[in-house]
Amino acid sequence: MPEVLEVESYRQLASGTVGATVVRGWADGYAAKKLSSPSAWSRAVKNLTITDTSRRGKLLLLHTSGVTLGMRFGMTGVLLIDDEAGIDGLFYGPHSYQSGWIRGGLEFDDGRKLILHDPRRLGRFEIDPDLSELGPDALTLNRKEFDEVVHVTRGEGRAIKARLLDQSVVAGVGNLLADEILFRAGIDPRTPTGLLNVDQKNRLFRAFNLTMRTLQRRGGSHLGDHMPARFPGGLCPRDGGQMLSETIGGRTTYWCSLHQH
DNA sequence: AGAAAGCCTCGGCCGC
DNA sequence: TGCGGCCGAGGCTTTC
Repeated sequence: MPEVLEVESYRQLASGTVGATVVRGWADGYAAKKLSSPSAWSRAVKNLTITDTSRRGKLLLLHTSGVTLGMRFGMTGVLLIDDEAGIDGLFYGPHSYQSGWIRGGLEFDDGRKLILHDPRRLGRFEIDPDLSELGPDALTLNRKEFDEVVHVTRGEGRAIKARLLDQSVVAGVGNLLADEILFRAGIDPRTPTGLLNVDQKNRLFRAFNLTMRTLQRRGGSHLGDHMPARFPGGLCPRDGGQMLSETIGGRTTYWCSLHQH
């Protein structure tokens, strides 16, 4: 569920813990799946003081007096500080919080708790996460970095939609943002990256950054212009064209048969 | 019943 | 035939 915009709002909420010291950490076997064991998390986080927060794509980073802590949110993960949600109303599924969906977290010396709330258990904790496989961050993608995103070394390259979803190419774009960017750029998501012409690349770069800014202002990845037509038989909100749907890059993709080509 | 806003692994294919 | 990289399919997990 969370894409870069949601994780950025989680980061902003988490930044309120800078200066606090962890007195206890806990995680279930799923949240700790990338670690050697759930107790490894508890042991590693004890007595760490949070010094800063940052983010690369969908990976939230808590910098501390010792190791760096990473949090991934999967499809349905939400960051909570006590009862405050990192973002509201973005749940896929039940629009509510349940104590049974808490998978782990940190307790601080000031009594506050940082919580991973995640019904579908695809969120993960990490210790000193490896950033080397992540591309430049989607929220601050400049033209030079964008040119690398659409640069193909051999052949025609894969579909542009699949490329936008590849976290090693650009970090942070998920399924909804990718569809919204291509919708705004007027580009068929199946277009091989290497076949994009200069005009299409220019439109794509503008749409990329405009989508990030606009949806951040609106409050989430799910508030894009194409969202209302994101169902079988939907009609394009821009020109009334028939929306098409297909799995591209492993994800369900919707696009307009008239203005995306 | 089937799909869902993420990501990891596996295996097939292609080109050197 | 061998190998590495690319890429798509499938699985994980639970909920609606």
